[in-house]
This record gives sequence, C-alpha cells and structure tokens, in this order.
Amino acid sequence: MIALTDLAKVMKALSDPTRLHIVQMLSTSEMCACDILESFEISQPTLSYHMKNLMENQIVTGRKEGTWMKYAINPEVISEIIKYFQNIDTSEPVEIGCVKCGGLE
Amino acid sequence: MIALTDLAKVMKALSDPTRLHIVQMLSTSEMCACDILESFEISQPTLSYHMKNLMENQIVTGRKEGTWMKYAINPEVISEIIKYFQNIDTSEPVEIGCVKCGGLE
DNA sequence: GTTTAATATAGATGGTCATCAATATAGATG
DNA sequence: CATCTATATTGATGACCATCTATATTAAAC
Repeated sequence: MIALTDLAKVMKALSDPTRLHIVQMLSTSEMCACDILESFEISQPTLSYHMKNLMENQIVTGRKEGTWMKYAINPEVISEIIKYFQNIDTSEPVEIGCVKCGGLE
Repeated sequence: MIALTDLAKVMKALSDPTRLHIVQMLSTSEMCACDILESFEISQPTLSYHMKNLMENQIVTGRKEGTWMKYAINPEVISEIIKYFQNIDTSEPVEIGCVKCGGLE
C-alpha cells in the first residue's frame, strides 16, 4: 500500500489542471513534449517544469528518442490511487461516537 | 463525469497530508471536530480551516449537533475520483506518434 | 443571564507554486 | 564544426497556502 505522505505528493502533482490534463492526454498514447505543448497555452519551460514534476512523482515515465522526449503514463501509480480510494469507499461507516459527544459509548 | 477543473480542486484538497489523514479517519466513522483534533498536532483554527476546505470541495459533509460539528465522508466524490482514474487506467495506450517525431504517421 | 465549551473567523506570516524570459544543453543535419 | 531544433535549467515574481495567535460566535449548563 502506498504511504500517506507519498500519496499526498502524488495528489499535489495531480492538483494542477494543466498536469491533470496532460495525464489525461497520455492515457491515450505516449506523446512527445512538443505535441503536448501544442495543446496548451503555456511556455515551453513551464511544460518542462510540469513534466519534471510528473516524473518525479512517478506518474509518468520519459524516454529520450533523439532530441525528443517521449512521455507515457505509469499505470502502477494510477492503480495505487484507485486502490487507496476503493479502500476508503468500501469501508463501512461504523458509528463509534466520541466520549464527549455521546453517540455510542 | 466530474469536470477536470473540479477534479483538480478536489485533488488539491487531498494533496495536504493532514487533510488526507482526516479523510482516512472519516472513512471509518463520522467524527466530531474535537476528536479529530486530538489526533493531530495542529491548532483548533487550523483544523477548522482544513474542515472548511474539505467541505467546500464536497469531500466531507458536516452536520451540527448542539455545539459539536460532526463530519462524515461524502462517498460520491470518492466514487468520482475512482471512476476518473479507472478510465485512465483502462484505456489502452495507442501508438499515435506525432508528425515531427515519426512513429506511426 | 453568565459562564463554559466547541467551533469559526480575522489578520499576519513564512513557505511553496506556476509562470515567464533568458539562457544552457544536447542531438541531428548540412 | 556551425546551425537548427527540442528540451532543460536558472532566476525572478505574484499568487496562493498552512499555520499561528487573538477574537468572535454559538449553544449548552448552571
């Protein structure tokens, strides 16, 4: 299971609309930076900054092919996210109640 | 399907370790603020700030019971997150290639 | 109605982030 | 090797964020 602090970092990486959009685009296919760049109204250095962020958080992988960088999704991290939230979703709410507030005791 | 910009906001809300931990705690049961507070080394106003953030992003719900605020998870948002990433995970990587880089063309 | 307890709001602050322009690097090609 | 193209790095900047202390609100209890 992924650690909470690591997941928080992954979440932070995915909390930017641009990066989230990039991830969505990469779900379809591997892409080079130049093609990704065309879909956004950001500068090339800004894209580079985002891709570095995504790679550092293991969300995408990159391989160099000549002068081009080709990026792809790392499915494992996506799986970890799904697993984490499935655990949250499926666990049944148990009425515990707190000492002060009452409820069950 | 949840909009990308909304999801990004949800992700940002969940990108803080404290908030992520709170969500994890609430997956077990509804809890009052006072009980949540005891699990963290943060001030009461800071917790209040986090809970407001989680509520504004529909991640938790709150109901007043006397002086206490009782918080619970909103399972729908969690489902939306799962759905979104399942789409990313299951879509098959198609080799499209770009005009400049080659690949398929 | 005054006090006490739980929570919220306001204001301040140090830190992080997304962005850009400018520059550097790295690789292909003439 | 000189040049062009794709990408990365640097440095600067304005915006946002998590946190605190102090104070306000709200509701129960005496």
